[in-house]
Amino acid sequence: MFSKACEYGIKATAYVALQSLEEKRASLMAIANEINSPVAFTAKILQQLTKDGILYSIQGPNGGYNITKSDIDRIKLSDVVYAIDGDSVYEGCALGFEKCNSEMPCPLHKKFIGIRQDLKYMLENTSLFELATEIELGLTYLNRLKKDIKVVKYS
Amino acid sequence: MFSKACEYGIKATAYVALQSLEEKRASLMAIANEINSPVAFTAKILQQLTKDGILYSIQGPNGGYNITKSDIDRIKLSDVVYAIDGDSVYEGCALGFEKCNSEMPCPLHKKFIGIRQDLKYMLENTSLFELATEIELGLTYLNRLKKDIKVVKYS
DNA sequence: TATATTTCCGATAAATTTGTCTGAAATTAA
DNA sequence: TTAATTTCAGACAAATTTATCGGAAATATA
Repeated sequence: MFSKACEYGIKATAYVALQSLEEKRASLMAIANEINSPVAFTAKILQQLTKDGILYSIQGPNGGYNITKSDIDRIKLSDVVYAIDGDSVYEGCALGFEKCNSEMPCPLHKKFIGIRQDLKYMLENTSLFELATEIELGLTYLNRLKKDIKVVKYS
Repeated sequence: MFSKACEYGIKATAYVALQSLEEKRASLMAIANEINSPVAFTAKILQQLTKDGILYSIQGPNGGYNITKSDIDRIKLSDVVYAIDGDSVYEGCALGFEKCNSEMPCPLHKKFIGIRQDLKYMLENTSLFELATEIELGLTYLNRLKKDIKVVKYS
């Protein structure tokens, strides 16, 4: 469905949004650690997202990535997906035809119309705010790692 | 959505079904020509589909591929997709997690449930017969090539 | 200003997918 | 039985995606 790069991109963006809501910047290391992704590859994806205006980056000590509050509301999942994978997921033909429409439909065209519309609608109506708050509330998860439980040693 | 191999596989299977309904066998060459795919790569995919019991093959002169009438009714799009791409399209997690369920959902889990169900239902309820007859009726198309119009030369 | 930290950028490498080539095996028919 | 046709099978090659590496650029702070 999505490329690996896009999967990482979505998770990373959600995490940056989550941190930004708490007025924190997220560093490359923190992001890669949180979403359990290869650091250098993640760096490439973050640069792409920065170029496309999804993320804002600051270099140097205490640098990192963030998203403005208004962008967290404004930016939709579709924007993130588009920045990395383009629109092929919800626009392209299921059988790979360059042109496929009701004039010259592929054998699956009609059957995919509804599914694609639903997918497109969902992506275009899911904001980063929604993703971030659901994670914050513990309703969804960005990784499969057990949180470290801090153990206080009495000695 | 589907791999290139799967796209070719679906088109090829649909064409073989179409030919089989007319009691004809489809050769590798005829298939690759009809669906406009690389011959050798298509051969590989046809072999895979044959191994998986989607197609029946006969070697030698006048050989080729066919599907029995009962299989044309029985075999669903989901069977073809499964033979080549596995079940990741309609079963896998949108963000690539090995395990993703309501116990430990990824940020997109809930949002994809409906879409995936629709996709799965569609694939599992579309038979080769349906695909083949729609092509035969000229309602859908397997390629973007203009049909050669036979011109009779008067001399 | 010097140093440490952090992102940016380009080249490279590994893995996967897509596609090609060559010859063997099977089968039909002359 | 020989030749022609067609699928089968495995090795190889190209293209794309995924991932790594090294150093440059930016910036905070001591």
